[in-house]
Amino acid sequence: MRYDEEHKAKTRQRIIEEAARRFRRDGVNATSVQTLMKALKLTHGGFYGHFASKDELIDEALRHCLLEIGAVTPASLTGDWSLPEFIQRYLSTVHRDEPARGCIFPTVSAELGQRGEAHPATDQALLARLGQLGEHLPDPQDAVLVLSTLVGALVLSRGVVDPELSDRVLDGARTALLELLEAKSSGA
Amino acid sequence: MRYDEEHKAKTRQRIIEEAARRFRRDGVNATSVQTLMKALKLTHGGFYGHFASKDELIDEALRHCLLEIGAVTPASLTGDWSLPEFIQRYLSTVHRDEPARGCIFPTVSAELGQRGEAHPATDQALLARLGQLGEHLPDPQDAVLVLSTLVGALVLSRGVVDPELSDRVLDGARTALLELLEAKSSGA
DNA sequence: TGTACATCAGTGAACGCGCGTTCACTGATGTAC
DNA sequence: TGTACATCAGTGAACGCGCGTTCACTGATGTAC
Repeated sequence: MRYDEEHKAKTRQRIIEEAARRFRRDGVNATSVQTLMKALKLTHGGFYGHFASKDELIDEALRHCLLEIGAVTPASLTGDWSLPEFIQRYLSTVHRDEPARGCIFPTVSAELGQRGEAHPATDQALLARLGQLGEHLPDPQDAVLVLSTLVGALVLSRGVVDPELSDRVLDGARTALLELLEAKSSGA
Repeated sequence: MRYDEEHKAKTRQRIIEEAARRFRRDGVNATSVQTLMKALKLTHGGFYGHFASKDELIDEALRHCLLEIGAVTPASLTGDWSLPEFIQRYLSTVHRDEPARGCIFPTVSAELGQRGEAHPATDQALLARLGQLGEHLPDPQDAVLVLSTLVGALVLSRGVVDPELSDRVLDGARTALLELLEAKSSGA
């Protein structure tokens, strides 16, 4: 089974990306090495040829989410974007229903933060996101308000059983946030 | 070891309350029956004299948090309270640092909502909380915005490593929220 | 009042299971001669 | 060009451990006589 030079590095990257997906969808603790490797059509023993421990993978996968992907996908913040568009995409049913491809703050950060196991890269990612939001706001100080609202609305909309109530949370937060921004822009 | 009539009911209640604390502090999945019973100076075998399964305890403990305690403690919403006071207490360092005695939405609801295992009582509790907030707002529609901001700011402040950044998130959300309310009140 | 028995909340060993981790092994391919 | 050997990503059985759960048992107290 000799493979080409890049093969092992590619497998490692596949593990990281699948972990980043599953950590957000199922939780870090609920994602086992066995099921993760099985999803990639590999056996669990091979995992330790790539990582010293599950903790090392957690570190790598969180780095990947927080720094490479950028923490708030699928509502991307790279390139040209308008704040209303970003808000609409963040508070969409697609984002709510697909945590695996979404923002890491309402999922992994919430899980690890609860127990005081927050990852240092979270700080870096949060500061970067607040900076980007601030550039699109009349008052950059409001970036914390906007991001908090987005994260909280997503948490609440996912934590509720009734789909109608869940939609109402997303709609309510989006409407109120967009109105607020318009009032601030015209007022300032 | 014959006990008085109320003894078993009291033990059951103690288990529920300790679980409600630990579910918020450590997470539902990370709280084992063994450690829970040990914390109450009981042995794990006795647990099944009170509950048919861990799932039944989860149900009971969530009901306790969501309906009896009221989901958003320690920032109580019962009796007389002003919205600014409530916001200040919710976004306090005490609340951030003691999830065990705090609001269930940024902890247990986030954990269970992630995997689609939300508890039906969450809906009821959320509606009640939105109703109470709405009564203190010029525009009741803004209740979703306020609660989302509170929950999101707590999640973010707990998910960050640097204490200063964490304080900045709490302070930023509190300031922006209070300013917003004042502007709305005087404007309306 | 004194003794024998019933009650039942709580005990603790044991179960099967999935977890993270280890390790001797496999076998397709590149290299040496 | 053909054969023997080295490489090493991936394999899969096995480990100790903690999980949720079961169950025969304990023993302090209430009740019956």
